[in-house]
Amino acid sequence: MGQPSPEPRPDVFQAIADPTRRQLLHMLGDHEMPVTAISGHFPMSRTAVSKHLRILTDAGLLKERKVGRETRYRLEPEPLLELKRWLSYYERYWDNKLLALQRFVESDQDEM
Amino acid sequence: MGQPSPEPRPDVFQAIADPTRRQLLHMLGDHEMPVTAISGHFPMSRTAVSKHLRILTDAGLLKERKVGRETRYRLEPEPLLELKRWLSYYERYWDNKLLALQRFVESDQDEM
DNA sequence: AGTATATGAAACCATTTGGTTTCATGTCAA
DNA sequence: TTGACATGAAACCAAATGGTTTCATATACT
Repeated sequence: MGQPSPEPRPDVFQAIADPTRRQLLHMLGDHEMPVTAISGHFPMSRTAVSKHLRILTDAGLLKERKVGRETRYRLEPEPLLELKRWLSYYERYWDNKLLALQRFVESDQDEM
Repeated sequence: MGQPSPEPRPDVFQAIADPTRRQLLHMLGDHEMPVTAISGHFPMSRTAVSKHLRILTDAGLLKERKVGRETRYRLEPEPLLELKRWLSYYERYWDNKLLALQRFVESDQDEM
């Protein structure tokens, strides 16, 4: 009755938690690249890199395109906006004036 | 001969990967709170919450303060700046004009 | 002094994660 | 068509993760 498969998209926070995957995003920002070329830059097997690529793709952070016998990956930055939105909530804590006010307002809870 | 213990601070990306920990950060932004009060808001044991609090504290995202027999935790937003810096690199991909230019420049690689 | 409260440490456990090697499939080139 | 290349899937494995229960310790209350 609803959409057929609501796609269980893993969240972007999990996806970027791994340093290898962050390197992948950085590497695929400007050039689309096939798997073998990508994996040459990492000290692990091609299949290991391939699994990271899948995780990033599932999170929506990469787009894959088949060209002949190779699969090329490229950055899809849109899901990072969720991260940006999450982070923007904490902008207010970097404003020192506001921070001082907050601490003053709740100072009555600071017994002892 | 260097500093005594350079503290192996776990990275902030790992720390915020867990949704429970993100909730904790949100909860502790405005009020300092002791462990038992905090854990009342989560469907897990107090010790489980305590371990999350430790991870966040080790990552520098929380400050703990002993008050009598309780330990109170509060948000320490500074390490989020690393995340902000990381994210800012990708700002350029959200600028559609720049994105169009990039794709044009590398269009010679797009055979087929 | 003795009891209750607040917390962290420890030992333990199931699941997830990040890697491996092997195998199957599809495409390109001779 | 035959062989090499590019890739993903599968089975497997060790270590990390996120949770539990139990125990020890420090502080507060009567």
